[in-house]
Amino acid sequence: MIRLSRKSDYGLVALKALSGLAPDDALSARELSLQQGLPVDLTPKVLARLAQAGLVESSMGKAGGYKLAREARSISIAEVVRVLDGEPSLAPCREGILECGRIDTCDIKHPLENLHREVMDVLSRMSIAQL
Amino acid sequence: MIRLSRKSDYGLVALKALSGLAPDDALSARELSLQQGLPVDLTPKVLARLAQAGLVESSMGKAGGYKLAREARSISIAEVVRVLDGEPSLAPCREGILECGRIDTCDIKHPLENLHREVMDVLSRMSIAQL
DNA sequence: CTAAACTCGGACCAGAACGGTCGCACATCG
DNA sequence: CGATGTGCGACCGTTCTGGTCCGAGTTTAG
Repeated sequence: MIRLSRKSDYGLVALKALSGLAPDDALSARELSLQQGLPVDLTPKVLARLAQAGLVESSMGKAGGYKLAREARSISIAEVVRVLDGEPSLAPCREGILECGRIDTCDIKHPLENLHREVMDVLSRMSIAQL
Repeated sequence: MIRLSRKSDYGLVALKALSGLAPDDALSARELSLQQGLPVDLTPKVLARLAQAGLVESSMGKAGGYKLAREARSISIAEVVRVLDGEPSLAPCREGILECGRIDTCDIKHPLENLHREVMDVLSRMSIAQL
């Protein structure tokens, strides 16, 4: 299907929003979701996930919120997708379900890996700052 | 998630197998699925879909089967994916569900479209013959 | 000290997508 | 005519995933 999940989509939107903040400012999940039109109950989850991956920093308590932990320029789309959707894989060649006939002669696996790497390259080259 | 569905995966494997055939030879769905380790009941479906899209030709009746309709070199992975999974889209920005705040200033849409185009480029450049 | 506003994390649910199966009609060849 | 194949639509069970809810811990304001 070659598509990114809604979670990743939301994550990108959120990071983009945070990247527009003043250096020492923070934005609460609620504010962010309202201003960006994201589901109010889902946004905290996405942000928490990004926080524990070290992409954003969170401050607790009243007047708390989120802000970017690193420069927007250094956060690649590939990284965001990896955090929110797990390690992306092009082909589900997993476990011996179909064994690919014989593993060593599975003549489709290696080319697909190349393809996958190329796609990941594209995603890695683009950062939040470029959105 | 950036992954292709199993259907597409099977389709690629099948096409790759057909590409190794002698010019006027045909392979039945059953034979193909057995020799490639694909689900016996699902393979005919995938091949039928590819047939009605004009990627393979089918001959009915006993001793019937499938063969490539065009040169392996001219069948891109993007085309196969499009046929089996429908038009791939990167972001589910569809219908006004989240309206992206204001459509014209949706500052994330256009960059994502670029990203999408780049990914599709990669898929379009690679053909069955290269698998 | 208390209350409010916020993050954090897990549990939970409903709906859609997907892989897979079955059954029947039609075509071809021996 | 019968065996073998394709073609196509209906159907089912499982998994994924978007989305909601709730309780707990934390910080600031009054």
